[in-house]
Amino acid sequence: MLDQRLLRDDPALISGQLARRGIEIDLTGLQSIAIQERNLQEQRSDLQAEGNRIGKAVGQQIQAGASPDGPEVRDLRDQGNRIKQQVAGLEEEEKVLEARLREQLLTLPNLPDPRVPEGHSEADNVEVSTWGTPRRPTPGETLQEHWQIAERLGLLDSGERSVRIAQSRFVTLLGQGARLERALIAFMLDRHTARGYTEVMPPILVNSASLTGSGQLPKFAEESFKCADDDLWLTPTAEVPITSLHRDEVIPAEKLPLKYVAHTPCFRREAGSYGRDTRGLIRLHQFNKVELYWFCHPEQSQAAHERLTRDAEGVLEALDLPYRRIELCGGDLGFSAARTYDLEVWLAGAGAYREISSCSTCADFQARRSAIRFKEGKKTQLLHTLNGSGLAIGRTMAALLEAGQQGDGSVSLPAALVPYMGGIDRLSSPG
RNA sequence: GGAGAGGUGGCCGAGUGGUUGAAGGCGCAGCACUGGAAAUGCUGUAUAGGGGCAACUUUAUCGAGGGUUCGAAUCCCUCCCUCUCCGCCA
Repeated sequence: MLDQRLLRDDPALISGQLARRGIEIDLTGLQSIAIQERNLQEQRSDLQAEGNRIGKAVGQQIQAGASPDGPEVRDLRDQGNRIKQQVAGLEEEEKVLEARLREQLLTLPNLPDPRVPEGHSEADNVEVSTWGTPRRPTPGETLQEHWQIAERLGLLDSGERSVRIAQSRFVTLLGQGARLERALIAFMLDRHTARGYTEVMPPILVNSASLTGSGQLPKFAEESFKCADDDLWLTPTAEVPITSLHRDEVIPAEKLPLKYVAHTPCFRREAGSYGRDTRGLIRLHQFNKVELYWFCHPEQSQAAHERLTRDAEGVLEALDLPYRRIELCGGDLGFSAARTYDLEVWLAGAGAYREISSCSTCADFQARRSAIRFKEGKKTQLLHTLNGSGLAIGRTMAALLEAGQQGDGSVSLPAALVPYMGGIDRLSSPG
């Protein structure tokens, strides 16, 4: 959520910044609501002060011996009643304005960081760096895509059974496939906790206040699965429960930064992606993800963003997976993000880079929605939140299968994973 | 799901409808005492919003929302949550 003070003082600055996301919006109407609301509040609180004085005077007179039904007291009571009615009227107006203001404010995305490159779409994103050498087929060699390899090796159900169990865009991992998923989760959690992250296993059903706090509601309700009988949703990312881990809290400055890592299943409706990535592990309604999350001091957030991104990149490097770092342009930024690096892993079979992690700083946007502050000396102010995948498990598995495929049909695994696979360094045909 | 108890400041805990943002204690901070510390004493110690350069001032907040009243932590209604016992259950 954006700062109301900024809205009152300089709405043009906000619309100027939002234009960098490709959003054209005139905020003068919203500004005048904010200012009106403020004026009403001022009038009302003055009246209430007057009412409080009268109330006290009544008490004093009665204690001084005046009759509760005497003329002086009755006169004061009448005054009190008049004020009460006026206050009630003002309060009602104020509430209406406040609700309208908040409702609209919640739909406005974060302001892009000044360093974010200009651009309208994915095509304008900027490649920042690359790591490793993408595997290309040698002459005469055909590299398979991960779903072909996985089905051949019996690592996952070809689809029919998962549809029977649930629907399309769900998978069932089997045998070494399930083992590899578990190994990747454990490997990443171990790696990040060794680097100072605190492991958390949060609820993965979250209430609507939590989704609002991190920015998924109210605008993106159609992206999440909702429980019919409760105010609970399947979390689309661990970012949601972790943000709310400290919702409405004031954290002592010396405790910052708080760094968390969580493995959770994630659930997304993927509305509007019909026909895209229908096979394999790339785009599913349910997938596993290890998420990195920082709560930090505003002055540290830029450095924290680099650190968090490096921590995600470190996983790819440890797994020998070539990747590149992309900085998203203004037009491609997510709703809550002020600045985002996407990490794209090389998929050898598909012959393309594919997003495997998105590392964002949200500045104080989520902190304001969620009322997460820190206290430094006497001062309490909003902190900054950052999040990034470290990494998406299914897509990591896809990249590993495609990168490690051998001429004999087996798949070799990177050394780092071997201990997590019970000593196995190769997945081979079940027979 | 059934029965009961309860939700007050960072924590514990008092609070008869009348100047209560709330006694007392703990904790924390500052000062004094000390060679230093402990102990002791004194002072201070919530959040959010408005006005003011500031000192300061004002409004709201005792789980949430309504109501009664000139005035509500205190009375009434609704809801939420927590705890205990029972039932069910991984």
